[in-house]
Amino acid sequence: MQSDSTLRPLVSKLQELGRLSESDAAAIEALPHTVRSVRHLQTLVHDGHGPTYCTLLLSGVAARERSTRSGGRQLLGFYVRGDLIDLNSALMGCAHDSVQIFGDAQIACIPFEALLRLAFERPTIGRLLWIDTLLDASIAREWTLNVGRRDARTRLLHLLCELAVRQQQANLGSLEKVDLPLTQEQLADALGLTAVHVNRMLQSLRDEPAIERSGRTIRIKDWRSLARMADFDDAYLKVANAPVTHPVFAG
Amino acid sequence: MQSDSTLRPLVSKLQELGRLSESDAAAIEALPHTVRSVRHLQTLVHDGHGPTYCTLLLSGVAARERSTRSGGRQLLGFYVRGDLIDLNSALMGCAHDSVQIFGDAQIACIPFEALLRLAFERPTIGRLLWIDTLLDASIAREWTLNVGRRDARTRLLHLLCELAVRQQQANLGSLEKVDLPLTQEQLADALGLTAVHVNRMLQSLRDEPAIERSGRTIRIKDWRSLARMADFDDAYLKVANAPVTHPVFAG
DNA sequence: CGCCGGTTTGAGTCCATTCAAGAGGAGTGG
DNA sequence: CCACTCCTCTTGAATGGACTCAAACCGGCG
Repeated sequence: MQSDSTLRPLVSKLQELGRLSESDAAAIEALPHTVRSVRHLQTLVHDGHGPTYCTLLLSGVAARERSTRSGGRQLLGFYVRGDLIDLNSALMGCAHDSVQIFGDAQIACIPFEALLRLAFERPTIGRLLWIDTLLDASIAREWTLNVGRRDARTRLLHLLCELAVRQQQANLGSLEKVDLPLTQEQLADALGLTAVHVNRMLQSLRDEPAIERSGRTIRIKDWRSLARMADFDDAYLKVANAPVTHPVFAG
Repeated sequence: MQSDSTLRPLVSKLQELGRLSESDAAAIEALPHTVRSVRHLQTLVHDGHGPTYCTLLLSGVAARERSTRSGGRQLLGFYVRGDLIDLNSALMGCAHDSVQIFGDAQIACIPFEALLRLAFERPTIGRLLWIDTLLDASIAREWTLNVGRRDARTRLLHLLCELAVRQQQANLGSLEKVDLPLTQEQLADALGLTAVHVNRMLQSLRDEPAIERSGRTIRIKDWRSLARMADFDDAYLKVANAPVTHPVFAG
């Protein structure tokens, strides 16, 4: 059942973070795994549980989330193709949050031990996987800044920019079009706002020449202008320009 | 210049995350390092720069932060004794945020390559260091939830709880007393609020029997009650109960 | 003494929420 | 084909939590 290119999205993603030898790439693609289809709103990771396999998102969109006891829901990050959803909870032995699928999706389940063994047998891979989890953390921090210190309009635009860049990084589109399979309620949960207010903010973008919205797809006509309005700088989504494999790990 | 127990706080911290052999502990303590004193408000990590050494906080308090272009400042986490401040930026080759010292402090600078070599030569250590960065990320996510979905009063109480637990974890005190060397302005930057409003919230705690405030120290008289009010559950600060060293890494 | 950083207090404003109701669309079953 | 439901989006009016602006207070320190 394993087409030998199923795990390619993972390789592609890691290659963005640093140089990967052909042997390393092959080793990743050779990882045991099973492919599964999951449906809308299905929960992949459950708060408090420790998974025994790692989930690689092959298609679709997923979101990490936590809730307050009073029912307030906060999304903590989105995931697209190539993202390892629960490497962190696997390493820690327990999840601190839940991950939910938005729209139907396909995932590859990789046994956790196999992935971890690879990480430590091949330090280059291990280092890139580690960096991947750190970038995830960097995004989480940016969200804190976003929710804590930007007004609703800027917040929304900033999220738009992030999604645009990440969809592009995952080879899912260009910087000109963002397709967000999210209800306004879900957008609100991502931004720490109310669905009603998200609606109003979306409308306030109508007379904004830099972008054009029709339903849930947004056309970006002037990226520079949008980024400026959104207070957006994509640095937090990337590692240093020239990814060098440190001499220690050359052999 | 290297007292052989200088790096003990790092060992202690990692031992909370999982089992560490004596040999591993000794290897950590044997890491090359230099001790430095840093003064109030000094910036340890600079946004955009890639450090060549890792900073271990030996005493004092530090805070990670990012800012909006318009000057809004958001703190993203606090660090106490035993915390590795910039392992993430060292791995990624560039920092995405800054870290500032609050009050005078002592740090140990560990060459990054030495630490990383140890991480991959001794998978147990590597795994625990990795987990440490993941717990840091878990805290960042909780802050997003805190800022995004809790009202000002609960937000403040929640931060109080976190600081209490972490000071206790670092053997810096008990759950009965929290000493925060922070101005109300800094608290505001941590909570996504205004200094003025933090002041009012602090006052609203006067008629709260569970805690007692005098200046910048807070006595916790009823932890259970406080935790309930703060919507606080310390799970996000910890790993699964029984930290097992996976068979793969036994030898 | 006078300055300075931090804290406290007050009054007015505004951004975002709440509550509530209506409109549009997709899917289902009679 | 229509009636019905469910979900999402939209709109309005009123409320409120947090902000802004501004001034006064306080303790430490040169």
